[in-house]
Amino acid sequence: MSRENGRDPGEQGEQLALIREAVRETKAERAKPRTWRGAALAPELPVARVLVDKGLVHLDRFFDYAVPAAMDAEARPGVRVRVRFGAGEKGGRREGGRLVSGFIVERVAESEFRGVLAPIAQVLSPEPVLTAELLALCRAVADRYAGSLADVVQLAVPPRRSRVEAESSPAPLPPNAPPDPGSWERYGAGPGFLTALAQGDAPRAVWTALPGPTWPDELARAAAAALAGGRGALVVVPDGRAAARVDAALGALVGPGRHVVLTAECGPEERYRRWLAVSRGSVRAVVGTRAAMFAPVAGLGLVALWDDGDGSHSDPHAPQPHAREVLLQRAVGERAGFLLGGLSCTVEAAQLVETGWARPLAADRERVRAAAPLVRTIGDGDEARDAAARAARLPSMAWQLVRDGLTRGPVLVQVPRRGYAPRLACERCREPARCRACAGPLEARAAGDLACAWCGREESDWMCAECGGARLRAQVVGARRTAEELGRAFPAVPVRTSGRDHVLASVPATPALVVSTPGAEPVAEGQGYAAALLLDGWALLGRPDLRAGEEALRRWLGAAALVRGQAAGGAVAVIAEPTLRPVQALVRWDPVGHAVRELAERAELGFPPVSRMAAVAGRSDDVAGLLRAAELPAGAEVLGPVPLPVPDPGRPRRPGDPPPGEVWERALVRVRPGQGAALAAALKAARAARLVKREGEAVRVRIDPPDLG
DNA sequence: AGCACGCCGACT
DNA sequence: GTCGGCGTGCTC
Repeated sequence: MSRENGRDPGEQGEQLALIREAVRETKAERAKPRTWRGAALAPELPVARVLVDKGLVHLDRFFDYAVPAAMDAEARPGVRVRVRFGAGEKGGRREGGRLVSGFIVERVAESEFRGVLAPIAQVLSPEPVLTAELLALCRAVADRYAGSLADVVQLAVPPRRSRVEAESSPAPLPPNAPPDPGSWERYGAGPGFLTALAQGDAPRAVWTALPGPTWPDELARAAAAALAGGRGALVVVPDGRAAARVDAALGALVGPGRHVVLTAECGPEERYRRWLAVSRGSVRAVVGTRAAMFAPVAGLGLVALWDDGDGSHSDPHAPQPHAREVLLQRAVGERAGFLLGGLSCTVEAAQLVETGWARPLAADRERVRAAAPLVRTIGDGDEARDAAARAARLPSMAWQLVRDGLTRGPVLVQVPRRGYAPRLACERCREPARCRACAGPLEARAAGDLACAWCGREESDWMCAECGGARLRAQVVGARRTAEELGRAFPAVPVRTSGRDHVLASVPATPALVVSTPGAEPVAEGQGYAAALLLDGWALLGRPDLRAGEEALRRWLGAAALVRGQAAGGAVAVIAEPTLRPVQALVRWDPVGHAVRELAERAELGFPPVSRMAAVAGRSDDVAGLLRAAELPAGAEVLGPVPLPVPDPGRPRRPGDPPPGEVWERALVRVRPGQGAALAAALKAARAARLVKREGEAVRVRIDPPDLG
């Protein structure tokens, strides 16, 4: 019997009263502190080790509770329970502690605790949701990210829905037949990879996908191969659109009932229903977004991740684990195959190949060249000559590309995000225009004067701090404005937009201008787009981020891969400086080469992922205090601390931002590869110690900080 | 985080 | 003598 509310669920109430009585008596005796009145306790393994669901770092351990006989059968490892936790017990009678929930992780015969165990208050549900395997994964992830086990478990186990739990899950289907290699034939080692999966091996690959619409099918085939071998498969993709495409492909390959989709879109109840079907072993393949990375797939044979450079693979909740790292852990811990695929290639992926942990899975150059569109660069000194091009604020070569493309099919125009408000930069040297008072970005106001977007201070005579230039240019132009202007330049052609609020999944094969922000590009039906124009070069490459180049290339390849191959007349133009490394990699369609060169450079500079880093942020003295308290591994290097930029006051406060009015500092700690675990452990221990001693305010610790300038 | 225990100063 | 300050430590 499980019930969510009620302090003393009827049937258990009487037993609890008995046990409380026993507690009191035992206390009085003092001689044998843990002798109970036999009848009230579970006859075997009367102690339950419980993970108490409170995120306090210093409480990151288990607590033992007595198992009443009435709960013996249901109180199995993995189930959710309610226990009293918190208050001391001295001073005679107590109705001690607050009722908190937790999970039983183990049943044992005896407790190490030298005191009186409190009884479990209630078994919330007999469903063993936190299995030993899932617990081990959560433990490993918590350790890697200097987080608490309870925090990670909260990410891994979805909130309970009692109605859904009462339903039964369908019976598991027998394994499907192994799939044909299909378009995996195009990659040298592709068919072999599928065979290995179907045979029960654990091959590991970094896969550079050929441009075009086939990657969802290829991911599905890999999953189907693992299923055919009688094992499970887990495919994690960045968003619901990608999940829908892989879902359709996998359904077509293995039929209904063998897989589920886990995304936020299906709603909490349906999501829990599907998650339970996986947890109960009735479905063995999962396609989902980030949160699905923890899905308790039985007998995992393959973990696959698509497009690991996409920021949505990083969970925003503490301790902010990244899907790539979690799946990597699963591949090792559960001895599963590993497939990291994308149109582009991250430095982390390149590192997996370089260290020999994974093997490359790529097509030969000739195939790549045939499948990819022809890419040209357009310097933006190339002034528009014709009036129409000028009206669209496009260089004439770009305008011609669009005009030619429109005779053959839809044309994609990729523009940076940010609506109407353009950021301003020096016309001569591209240095972003910043406020003299607070270094916030300058914006053009309605009347044409300048003002700071952060502090509002007006700027009357701006001058570039870098080169002394006095003229500004709009650094980026928003999607809507671009759409309007292009629409005027090509009045006979329909203009469709796809962006943050309205993302189109696909567009027809007929001529149209499709204006999209990065990541929201619709798939063009039929052969794909006739051409694409990539307008956001400066905006993407101008960011002061370690990943700016990689990210620009990733977004360009994502858009350009939707264009027909050059054999079919597909053409792409990117407005960017042709000597820059990401631009050259795009022209040559060589994402791996780009990643390998970036990796070499990071190794030289000691940057992640060649080193491991952690960021420590907080008030100045708290950061210093934590670093002083931490027993950092030998050779650890502390960079900074430096003052953290004050977040844009316009945007809503996010978790992790300093409280308003406070100025925070951030220090980076860098260690050699292989010392990441020691670094995480040291920071976690130091933070716990300070919390216990109540020294100063809490400090934020982030392993693998994503925004390294 | 709560909450109780404990070891020092002003009080009916 | 006792009430109560909050500094210190624990929570099965």
